[in-house]
Amino acid sequence: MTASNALPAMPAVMDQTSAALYQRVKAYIRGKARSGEWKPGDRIPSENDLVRILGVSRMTINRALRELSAAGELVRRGGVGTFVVEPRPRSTLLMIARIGDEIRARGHRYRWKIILKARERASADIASALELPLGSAVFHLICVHHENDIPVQLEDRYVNPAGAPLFLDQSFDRQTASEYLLSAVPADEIEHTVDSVLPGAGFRLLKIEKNEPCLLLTRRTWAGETPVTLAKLFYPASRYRLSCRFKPSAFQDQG
Amino acid sequence: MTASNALPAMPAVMDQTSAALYQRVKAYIRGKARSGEWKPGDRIPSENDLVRILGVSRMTINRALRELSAAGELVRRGGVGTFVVEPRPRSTLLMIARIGDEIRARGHRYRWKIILKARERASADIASALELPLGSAVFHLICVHHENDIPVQLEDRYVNPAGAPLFLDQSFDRQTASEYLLSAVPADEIEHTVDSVLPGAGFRLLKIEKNEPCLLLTRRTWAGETPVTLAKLFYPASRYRLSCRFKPSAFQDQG
DNA sequence: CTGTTGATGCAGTATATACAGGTATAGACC
DNA sequence: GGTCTATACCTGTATATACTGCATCAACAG
Repeated sequence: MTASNALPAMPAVMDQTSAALYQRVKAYIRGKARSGEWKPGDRIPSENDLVRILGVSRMTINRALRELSAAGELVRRGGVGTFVVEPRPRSTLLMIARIGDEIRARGHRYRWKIILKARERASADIASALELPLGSAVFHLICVHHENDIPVQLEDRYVNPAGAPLFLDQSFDRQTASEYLLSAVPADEIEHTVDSVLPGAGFRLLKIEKNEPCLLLTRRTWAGETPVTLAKLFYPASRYRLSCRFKPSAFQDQG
Repeated sequence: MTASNALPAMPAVMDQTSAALYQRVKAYIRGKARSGEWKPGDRIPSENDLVRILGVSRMTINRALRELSAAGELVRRGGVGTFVVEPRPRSTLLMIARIGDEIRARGHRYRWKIILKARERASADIASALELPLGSAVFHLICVHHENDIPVQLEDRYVNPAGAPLFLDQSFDRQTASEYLLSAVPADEIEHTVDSVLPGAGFRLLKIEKNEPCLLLTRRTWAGETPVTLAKLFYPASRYRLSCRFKPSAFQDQG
């Protein structure tokens, strides 16, 4: 936009160029809410106030607020105002949550241990899941995640080298594989499948009984049209559950 | 809208009054796509074409197309056109799918059987889940769903009378409880929790072994601020899996 | 004290206008 | 024939303007 140097009073957040204006307005609002300057429940400035504050037309403000409201981050009440929404627990099934964050949020100790890190040839299952020819090279990682030294997740992950060629170069001692992939290859599309299974050979790693059922969360992600990773995440039923909460309207309004 | 009688060529879908214009445009587009007149992959008329067809300003068309595109029903390519999207399998974990539709879509026979339909006093668990005082009256329904006469889901449902007072008046022989609630009390908010459990006393109803693990999908829904229903859905691990696929950007763009 | 009325501010919607940048195609040119 | 270019078309974005309906609050009349 050209006006950024013409309006000295404009907040710094708005100065980043190379993004659509309404996106920068959204980022500005999110920033205020996330920094705590606008707290949950607060009424935020009206559209016309924001016109004055940001030096942007009301329709642009309106679009930013409308989209944030559709995403559930704001609530708008006609004739009253726009409010910051109370954050809701939303987790594992909808987003790719960082298990470490969840564990630390409970005030517990988090550590993980790499069991295997290797390049392998894709079996039929893996090849088909990653849409690769049978026998292609794939990266394979096995890892156990602990909460207070108790295993709570067994991660059995395959990675498409085309999607993340530097994957094996990572040491994964300061950053988990999931964190690395999240930052290096943002997922455009996610598929989650949940099964209830017996852990098979993994029962030793999870330190559970051979016949204790596990949740198996199978996650595939795509970057564009390319499958990036296939992760099988085993959770001992007694130690973990998967949960999410969302507004259907965030996807599409009923029609 | 007032122009409907001035433009005889305007399609009938657009004549329904009492809804926002851009909503009616969305309905018109959806109708074309769903009726098959515009097939997946087809390029639909450009914004300017739709201006002429519907007699509505381009910005209104633009808003309708943009929202349909954000909802994943259309794909827009700058400088090229707008296309109808291939429907993706999206299921159980994200939406409230009708299990009957899923089963019939596989070409199998679907039937269900009511085991219990009663008014009860809420136990501590149920009262807390429905945010009611301990001992309040709640509706209780138990039902088994069959695919080709094999039980695939055990439904143990509690309903808040404040949310659906006529629930017990339904016979549920032509319509399942889930279908009734979907139509009578659209859910503003949904919480899904997945556990891996042993079915307890339900193993007889599901005709499985006592120690066969089950997926337990616990669903709570809200209408506004009022919890409406708590449904515990048991799936024998060997007969069903839960899956979903989605674009994270459908919730909120990264920011 | 109560009920009505009116002013004010806000969200929501709708339209016209404008420009930027991507894309495809026809026709000129080599 | 192959390549370049002008052109038309399409989406995407940004702005100004205007009208509707709702909520709130204060002034006023009974």
